[in-house]
Amino acid sequence: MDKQELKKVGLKVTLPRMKVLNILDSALKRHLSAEEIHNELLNSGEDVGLATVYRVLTQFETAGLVKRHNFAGDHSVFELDQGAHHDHLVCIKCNRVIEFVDDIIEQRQRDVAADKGFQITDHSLNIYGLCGECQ
Amino acid sequence: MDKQELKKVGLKVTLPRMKVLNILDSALKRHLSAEEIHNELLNSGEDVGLATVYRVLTQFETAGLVKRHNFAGDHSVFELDQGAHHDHLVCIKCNRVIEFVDDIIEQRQRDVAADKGFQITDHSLNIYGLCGECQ
DNA sequence: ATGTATGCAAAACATTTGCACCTGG
DNA sequence: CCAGGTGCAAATGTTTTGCATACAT
Repeated sequence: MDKQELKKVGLKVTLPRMKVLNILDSALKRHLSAEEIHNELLNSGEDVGLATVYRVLTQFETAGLVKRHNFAGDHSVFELDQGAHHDHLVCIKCNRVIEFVDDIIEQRQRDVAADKGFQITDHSLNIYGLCGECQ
Repeated sequence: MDKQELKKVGLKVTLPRMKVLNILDSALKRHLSAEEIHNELLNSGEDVGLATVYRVLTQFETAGLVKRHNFAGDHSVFELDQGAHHDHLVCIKCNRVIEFVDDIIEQRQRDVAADKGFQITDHSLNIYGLCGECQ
């Protein structure tokens, strides 16, 4: 039950918050822009403002419930943060997103950072191209 | 001589274009935002508009002279494209950018893409954290 | 000369914020 | 009841664009 998630991070359980969580949780696409989420809300007949969607997403991000990504292009996309880190293959034609993890890449990144005296806080690896169906 | 670069890609040799190229070429920071480039221009006494800086950078990007990066944050940064692909370590405190290449990571990316039936056109790997001097 | 480039101001975007009103606990 | 949440409209910051003028060849 999502309500617990919200309470756990100190946010009141409100209708817009529940709705946004549910959309992120149940949508076919796991990676959605604020505007896409807003449209989903309007389609379900919920009269939630776009500003609220942004506010809620930002709060969720701060609370660690959601991850924000800046893929190529001008807007951010959001996905539910279910703990497991992963990187992304992004189709430049249909916008499909495929997640992957490669332990060797992860390890090499740590090595590179250590080699440069760098203390990693985060990283993002995005591979752009054409997915199988768009070639 | 930079003039040749411009002619080669079919752009007239104009003062703003030359200046922007020179700044990208000679600046201590290789990665600059449009606004930083604009400020450099104003400081050198050149009265170039910010819009022109954006136009010129976009043309350069299209021509393959410049690469645009969207690091975390809200604005793009540009660097001279000197052919050799590389990834970036970005200091979240001082904004320093360190370039690196790791052949193993490059190879694993190709493997992952192949495995998913994905045809790569581009990729970006950014590691965020604190550089040696900011820890 | 003449097609391109430029500067300026205004537009376009995604995102954020101020404020009066509403709502959850 | 009352702190916190929301909607709306207006502000923001970056990037783009329309248009009259200026420049490169």
